[in-house]
Amino acid sequence: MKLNVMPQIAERAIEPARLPRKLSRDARRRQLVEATIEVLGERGYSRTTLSEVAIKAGLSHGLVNFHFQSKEKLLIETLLFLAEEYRANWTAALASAPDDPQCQLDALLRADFNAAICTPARLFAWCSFWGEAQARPIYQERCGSNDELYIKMLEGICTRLVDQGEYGVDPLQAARVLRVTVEGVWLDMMTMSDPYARNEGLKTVIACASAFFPNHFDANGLIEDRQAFGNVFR
Amino acid sequence: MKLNVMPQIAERAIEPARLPRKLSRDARRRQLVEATIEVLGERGYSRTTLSEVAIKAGLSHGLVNFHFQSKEKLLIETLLFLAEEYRANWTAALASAPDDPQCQLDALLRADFNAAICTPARLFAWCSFWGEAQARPIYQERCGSNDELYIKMLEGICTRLVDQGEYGVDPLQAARVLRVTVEGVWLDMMTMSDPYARNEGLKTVIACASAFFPNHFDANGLIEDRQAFGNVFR
DNA sequence: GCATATTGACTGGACTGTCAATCAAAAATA
DNA sequence: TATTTTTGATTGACAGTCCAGTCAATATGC
Repeated sequence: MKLNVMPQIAERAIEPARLPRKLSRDARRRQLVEATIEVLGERGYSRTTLSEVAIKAGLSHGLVNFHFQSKEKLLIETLLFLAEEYRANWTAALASAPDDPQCQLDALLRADFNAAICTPARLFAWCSFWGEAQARPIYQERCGSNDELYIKMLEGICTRLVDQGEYGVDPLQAARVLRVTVEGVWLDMMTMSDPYARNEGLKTVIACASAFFPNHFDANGLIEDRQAFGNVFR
Repeated sequence: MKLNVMPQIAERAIEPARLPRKLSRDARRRQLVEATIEVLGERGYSRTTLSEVAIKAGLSHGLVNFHFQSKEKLLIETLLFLAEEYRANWTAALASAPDDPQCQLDALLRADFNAAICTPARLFAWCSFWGEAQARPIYQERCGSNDELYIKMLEGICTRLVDQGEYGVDPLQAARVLRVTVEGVWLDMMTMSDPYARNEGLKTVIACASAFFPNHFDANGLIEDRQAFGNVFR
């Protein structure tokens, strides 16, 4: 196959000039996982090779197998890393928001467009995994529990919002729409030939929230003054 | 890599028992494209091989290159086929709906969950391409114009609906939310460990429409009686 | 000096793309 | 109509390439 006419070799080393020859097991593994995310983003799943990951990390090919035994395991570890990072992100956002469904939904939605989580490389990497997930049940098995947690949390928040605002909507449907809207926007942010930015994506999701919960959200986000109009804050 | 422990060979031949040795060029190409969609769905992009496509079609490996020159070209043709099929589907749905934004949106959304378009194999295949699209600009180039057409159409419909219903929403944002919700639901229908059915997906999208356009849609879809309450039907 | 991380050449397998031979249908000929 | 020729689709063996995984040799830190 005469595809790689211009091989587009990954530029050497993400890390600064000199990295210590010896690094702790975990640091090395982490470094390789990060490199994998980068390569997945640049080359897509099907063209991600161990050599390229190694080059990106500034290491040799053999090391990848030394630390991960197989390519399959490297990719699974990478997916788990992304999933855990994602979970930690929204969990932290929720924890530092007031215990009020309005604020919690706001925090949850904003968390998904966090600069740390929502980088091009990460979005691309997620998308690569989605494309393979159906053919590899193990991917779903290993991330399913995280997803369920997120869904339950979102459904709980929406249920409380519907009660509070006396909206005539099925809260579970609202939760699903919000969730898939985030996913869809993520997909869109890459697929589009003229990809819009994080901020634009967040705005779209907020628009969705305000359509379902107009007493709590408007086009600019949280309606801050609700309590001023006699609503109990909580 | 010791992946293919259980090779899961594609069962022979989609087609009925005996197919004519000789078929028109187009028919053969079409047959191979269909087989490619199946294999993409079953094995994912990265494990889709020419041999497997050939086996699935009940033909020999060499034929694929005879008709498509290269694997790359086969995949591009497959993507174009899917894109065109998709376009034809929503175009037809619009054409046979009354020229009324309410009916047109209803038709457009339902079209996306059509039994012909929304098969597991097709969804999986689309997802495979999404996962690779970013790393292969040619995929986006070749489908971009179709997408733009769809977006423009949806935006037009939403604009008319907002005017008609005097909703205080940005119609472009509403259009985007609806579009990504469909995409997100599609993604969801496969990614989920307990995938919900087409009907359930459509319900979710309708719920989204009714959140934005409550005078035109409710949880069950189109509100048929609008004209009875004095709204102009058109 | 010992243990362990790291390197890079090497191997085996899988897959793509080629091609000469084959074969069935259509056209030409008797 | 029966027989031969032509045409072009179809096959499968083969060559070349790419890549994952191995391993003996080497470097490094303790």
